[in-house]
Amino acid sequence: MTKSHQQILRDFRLRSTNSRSDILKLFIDQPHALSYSDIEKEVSPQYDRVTVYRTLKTFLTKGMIHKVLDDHGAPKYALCSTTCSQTHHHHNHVHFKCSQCGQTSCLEKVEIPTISLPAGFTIDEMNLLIQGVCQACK
Amino acid sequence: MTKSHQQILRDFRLRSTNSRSDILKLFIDQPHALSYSDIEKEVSPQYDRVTVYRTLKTFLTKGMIHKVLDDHGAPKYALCSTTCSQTHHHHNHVHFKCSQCGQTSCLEKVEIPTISLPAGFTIDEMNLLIQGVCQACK
DNA sequence: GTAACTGCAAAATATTTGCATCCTT
DNA sequence: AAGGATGCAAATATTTTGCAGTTAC
Repeated sequence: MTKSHQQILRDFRLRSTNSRSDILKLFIDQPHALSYSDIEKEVSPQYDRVTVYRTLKTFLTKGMIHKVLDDHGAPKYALCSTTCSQTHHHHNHVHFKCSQCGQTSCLEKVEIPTISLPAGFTIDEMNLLIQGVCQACK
Repeated sequence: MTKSHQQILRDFRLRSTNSRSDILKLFIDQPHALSYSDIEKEVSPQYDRVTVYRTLKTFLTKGMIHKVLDDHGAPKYALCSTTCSQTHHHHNHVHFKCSQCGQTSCLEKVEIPTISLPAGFTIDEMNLLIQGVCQACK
């Protein structure tokens, strides 16, 4: 079952304010990652730019959303999967960016295979960005 | 054999200017990826900020360097491997970012295993960012 | 000689900070 | 009531553009 935005905010010990709820709802409604400007486009001028920046930073810090790597270096953000909580974060993300529609989405079901690194390297976390054409744009 | 910076510039049909040579030499000398500010730190005030921006953009456009994905979204740049040329670009990069020393480097020898995606997805390019502790910092 | 490159100034963007006020708990 | 969140103004940082002068080929 999907959690409500209120529940999510409560889980992360965040006060439930209008801006937080509305921005969080965007993430819940969209299946793909959002850039700062995607978000601002939706909530402006209802909320101030600064509030959007601060809200994103808070969400990030609390581990509610994560940064998604984009080929162009423009950061995007996406909700962490339901298996993430404040204490237990799951870190191996696979993201797919479609070159047609430009949307980046998390492929929760795809696992990154084991990679063998040269001796002496320790792996904490892996992020795989795949670029290509998605199902819908095929 | 390693190519000289002059040779590399010639290969990419770029005029050999002082700033291009000096910036290219930085990439040749450093085994790891450089951010814009890493570069500016080295060449300022000898060259103007604008020149650095334009030089990087030119190198990128010509395919001489590539953007390296960083967990913090701050773009970094690295020389493409010698197997890349203007026409034939090899695209499956593995980058390793050490959480101790902060350096990001390309692991040229590591291959990304085949990933099976849901039906309907086409893969053009893959970038894997691994974070952990490197050999030297162990 | 000519097209391309560079530096300077300035514009345009993007992000952060300070502070007074308001709102959630 | 109190601490945290917000909005506004403004500071700071980052990147781009225009243009005149210079340089590589």
